[in-house]
Amino acid sequence: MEQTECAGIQTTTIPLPSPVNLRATLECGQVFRWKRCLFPGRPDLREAYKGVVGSVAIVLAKDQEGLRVAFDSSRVSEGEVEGAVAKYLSLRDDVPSFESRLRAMDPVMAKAVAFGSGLRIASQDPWEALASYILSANNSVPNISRIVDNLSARYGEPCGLGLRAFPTVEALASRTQTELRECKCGFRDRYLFDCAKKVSDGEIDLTSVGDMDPPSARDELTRIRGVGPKVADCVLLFGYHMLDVFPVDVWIARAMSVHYMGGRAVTPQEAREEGIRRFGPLAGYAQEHLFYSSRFEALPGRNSPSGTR
DNA sequence: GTCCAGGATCGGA
DNA sequence: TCCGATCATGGA
Repeated sequence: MEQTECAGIQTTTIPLPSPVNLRATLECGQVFRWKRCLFPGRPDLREAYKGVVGSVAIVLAKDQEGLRVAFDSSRVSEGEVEGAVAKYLSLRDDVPSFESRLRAMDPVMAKAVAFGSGLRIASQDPWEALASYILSANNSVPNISRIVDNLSARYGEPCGLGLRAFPTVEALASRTQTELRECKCGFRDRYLFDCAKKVSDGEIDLTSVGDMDPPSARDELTRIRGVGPKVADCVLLFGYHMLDVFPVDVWIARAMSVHYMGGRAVTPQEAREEGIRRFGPLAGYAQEHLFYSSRFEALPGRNSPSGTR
């Protein structure tokens, strides 16, 4: 496990208004930048994570007082870090209410929520979410993380703690498709490249997408090559915090079929409509609990290779 | 060697 | 409109 040097590192504590499950939140596959590590100066904190929030590298862990955050005080103020972390982890979401409402819906959801209680839908930077989920097509979570690391290492700005931020739109748009391929993007290199150019040119305005209703925002995002229904929904959920969308990947399609649709073969579109019909404004949280508990074996019905744990 | 992964695109029926 | 092949890459 990686050590984080202590020189210049400051820590602060954020009181938690509601439960936060760091493992579920950071390892469920919605974000790709976090690695287990030791918390600087606190060997008693066994479950710490090092990663990047926007343009700030931090180490996160929980203790009795709340969420401890280590950061490089020469780069960012305590207040800025606290604000960034609170937004990133969506600390204003009324998760206890969400979870009690989901648990009351059906036994499958009750079990899923019990397994991943405290999971937060993160609020990533929309551009980082868009780029990351373009890379997610027909890919695995560990491999997506590897590609994101490669891109950040090569084209991102240093952001403290020895890490680099995810590359800006301009940083990628000014490269070549071949250079992106060298980061192991695979066949997605041209999608990522096209996307960076469209955003850089102003052909797609990521700020205005956030002001649209979800169906319009979805249509807008799918104008980008490499962005289909599933990727668009993930960007809306994890980048824009639109909690009423229901992204359907192979895991969710399987889970919806097995648990809610009689085990018959269902199209992603059917699974999506059923998820939205059942879970409505909580569709996003319901989906992420289903995904997390399906992948990590709290729910039966998985018939594919095991996850990373 | 084969199959799968937080899918999307394309050409042909 | 629908369906199958195809797209890099790495792990099981």
